[in-house]
Amino acid sequence: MLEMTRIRTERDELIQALKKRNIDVTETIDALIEKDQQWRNAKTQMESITADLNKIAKEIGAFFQAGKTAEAEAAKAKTAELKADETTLKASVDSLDAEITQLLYQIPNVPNELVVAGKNEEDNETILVVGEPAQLHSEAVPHWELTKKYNLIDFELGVKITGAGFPVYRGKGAKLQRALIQFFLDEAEKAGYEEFIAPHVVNEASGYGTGQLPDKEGQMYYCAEDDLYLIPTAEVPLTNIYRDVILPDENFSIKMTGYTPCFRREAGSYGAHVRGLNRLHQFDKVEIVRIEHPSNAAKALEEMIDHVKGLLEKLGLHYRILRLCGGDTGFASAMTYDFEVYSAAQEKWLEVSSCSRFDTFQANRLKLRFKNADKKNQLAHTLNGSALALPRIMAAIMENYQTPTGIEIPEVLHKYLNFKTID
RNA sequence: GGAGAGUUGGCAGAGUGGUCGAUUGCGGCGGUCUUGAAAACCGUUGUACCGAGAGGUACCGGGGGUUCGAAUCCCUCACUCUCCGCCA
Repeated sequence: MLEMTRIRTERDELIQALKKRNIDVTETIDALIEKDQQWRNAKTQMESITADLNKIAKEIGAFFQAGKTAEAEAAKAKTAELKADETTLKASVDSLDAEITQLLYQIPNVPNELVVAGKNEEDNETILVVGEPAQLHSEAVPHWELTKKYNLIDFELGVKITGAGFPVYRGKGAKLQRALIQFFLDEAEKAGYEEFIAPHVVNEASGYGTGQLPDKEGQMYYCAEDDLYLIPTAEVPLTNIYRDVILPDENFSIKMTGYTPCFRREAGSYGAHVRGLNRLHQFDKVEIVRIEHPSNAAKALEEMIDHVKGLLEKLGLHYRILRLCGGDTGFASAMTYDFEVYSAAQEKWLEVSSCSRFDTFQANRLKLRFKNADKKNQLAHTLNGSALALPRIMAAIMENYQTPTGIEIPEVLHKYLNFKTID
C-alpha cells in the first residue's frame, strides 16, 4: 500500500498518475487526508493526556513510598476525569486508524511514468516481437488433442481425482514438464538467482505482506481449519522471507528463484479460453524475485526481461512483449511487462510470463527496509517475474513443434530427457 | 491426539505491581593505548508514531481486562520446545 506521508505531500501527482489506471481516486485521497488530519489531532491530544496521567501515576508512587497516603489518595481522585477523556480520544484514534487503513487498501500502486493510460488489454503497448509464427503441417491440431493422442496429459482423470483445472501429467508429458522446470531453474541459477524450496501453504500475515490479502481473498484456496492459504505463486513465500527485515546497509541486491505449484481458484472464469492448459487451478511455475535498492530497480527489471527473453529464445518460441497499460496493470504493480508466446495451432497469443516492479508498495506492507547512507531506515523495492509458467509453454511447445510423425523436443531440453521426440 | 514448559532488545539471559525501554554478558559501532593488530579500558548501540521544536507516546508473542500505575496479576488466542502416542 501507499505511504500516508506520500499521499499528504503528493496529492495532485498521485491523483493524476492513477488516472492512467482509468480510475479517479480523488475522493478516496481527500477522505484519507481529512481522516489523517483528524487522526493526528486526536492522537496528539490523547498522548498529552496520557503524559499527564503517567506523571500523576509517578507522583502517587512517590507519595506512597514516602508514606503520604492522604496526598496519594488526593492525586488518585484527579485521574478519573483525565482517564475518561483519554478513553474517548483513544476510541476515536482507533476508529480513525482503522478507517485510514481500509482506505489505503483501496488505492492501487502508482503507475510508472512509462506506463500509458488505458482501460484494458486492448490498450497495452507491444514493445517487441521476436520470431515468426511456426509453420504447421496441414493436419496440425491444438494441444488438447495432442495430449490425448500421445497420452501426455489426462484432463478427465484430473476431474475424477479433484475437479476441472487439475490435470494429470503422465509418461513423456510428466517428463517434459519436469525437464522444463529443471531447465528454468538451471537458467535462473546461471543468472545469479539463489534457489529456494519454500512452503506451498502460507499464513495470513504472508498473504497481507505481498498484497494477495485483502484484495484477492477469493482467489486463494483457504484451509479454514488451520487458517492457511495455498500459494497462488512462489512470489508469496519467497518475498515474505524478507517480511519485517531491515537490511544492514544499502549494498544489497537479492535474487531468489523457486519452483512451486500454484493454486488459483479463478472464480468467475469460464468459456473456450479456459480449454486445455490455457487456464488451470493448479499449475507449475518457476518464479524469480528480487529485492533491490530503489536506484537499481529499473535496471533489475531490464535484467529480468532479458532473462525471460533468453528462455523463450532458447526454446525457439515466437513471442512478444507487452507493456501493460494503466488499466491492465495489477493492483500492487507499478509497471508490468507481459510475455506472450504464439500458438500457431490455436492462432492466438498465450501469456507465459509477467515481470513487474512494485516499487515500495509491497515493501511498505512487508516492512522491508534497509539502512541508507544517513543510517535511516528506508523502504526497499521488490520485483518479481515468472521464468516461466509451465502450462502454456507446454502447450506452445507441443503445438508449434508438432509434425505429422510426432512432437520434436527443443534441443536445450534434450539433456534433461531420454527422448527427443514424442510419438 | 495427550501431558508439561516456555515466548523479554541482533543473540544469550535477569527481572513477579511504581525512578523498567528494561540489570548483565556477547556481538556491533566509536574512541584511548599501539608502528599496526590483539588484549585491556572508556563510551555508544531497538523500532514506530505525534510534535516546528523542546519534548511526548507506544512496543517485554498478539488481543482484551484489573489498577492511579503492568514486562510483572487475570482472561483469551497464536506460536515454540520437551515427553508420550501416531506416522512419511
